[in-house]
Amino acid sequence: MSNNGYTGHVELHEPDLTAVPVTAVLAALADDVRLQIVRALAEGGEHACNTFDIGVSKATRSHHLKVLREAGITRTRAAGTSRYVRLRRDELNKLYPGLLDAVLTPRPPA
Amino acid sequence: MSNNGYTGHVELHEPDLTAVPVTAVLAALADDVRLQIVRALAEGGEHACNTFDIGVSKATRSHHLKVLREAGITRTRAAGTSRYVRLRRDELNKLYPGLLDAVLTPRPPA
DNA sequence: TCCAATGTTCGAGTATCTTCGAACCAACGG
DNA sequence: CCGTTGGTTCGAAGATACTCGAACATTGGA
Repeated sequence: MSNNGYTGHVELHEPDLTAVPVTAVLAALADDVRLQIVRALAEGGEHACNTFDIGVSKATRSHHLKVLREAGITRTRAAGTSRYVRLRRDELNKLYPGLLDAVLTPRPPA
Repeated sequence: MSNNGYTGHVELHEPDLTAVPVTAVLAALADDVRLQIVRALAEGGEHACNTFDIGVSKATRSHHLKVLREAGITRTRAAGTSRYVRLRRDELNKLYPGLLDAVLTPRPPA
């Protein structure tokens, strides 16, 4: 067997947003690196993983993308050796109206 | 001197909301106990500290109230031996419209 | 077929968070 | 004036979280 946990062809774990506790969504957004990712996604549509200009190793980047994905904030599509990430913007806005805007705005004008 | 950090008659540290990083606000809300507190405050107006029915010791309760206060989410008033806490609802709604609602609603209907 | 590129996972180090009991302070009441 | 009551702070224990290098899997091209 030698199942070391690597499944290859990974089944991306992308939960139903209604099944994710609010605290998990908030916790996922309560990190500077992940917020950078979310902001980049908000303007850029779809991003390949390696196009994020955050200052961390690829292991760390992978970790943060996983946290966002499992919190129901992003969706990931695999194509070739790359992976493309996008925001689940509509779902988020429907379930938590205002949340994304609150987070995306760099500094709301008073 | 013997300044052990206890100031008695504590100067309550209640920051300007615009000075609090978004991540700090989100992190403050990303906890079940604190969310219980916020929800109680949202319906109840002003609460004395000991009227929260969360299942933790008073030390822990004090800790969480401090986190909320220093994140700019609550304001505290001292009267006699008690302390009265209230939500900074208007400020939050102005700076992060939708955030409180997103957090307060137990389970938004799809 | 072998190698390079892209991501993921593991393991470990470090830091931060949550929680509590104990000790403490301040205000009020007998 | 002393004890009670409401809250805070301290110190410590345990649990999570962030970060990285190393090792690995998968794809695609030379």
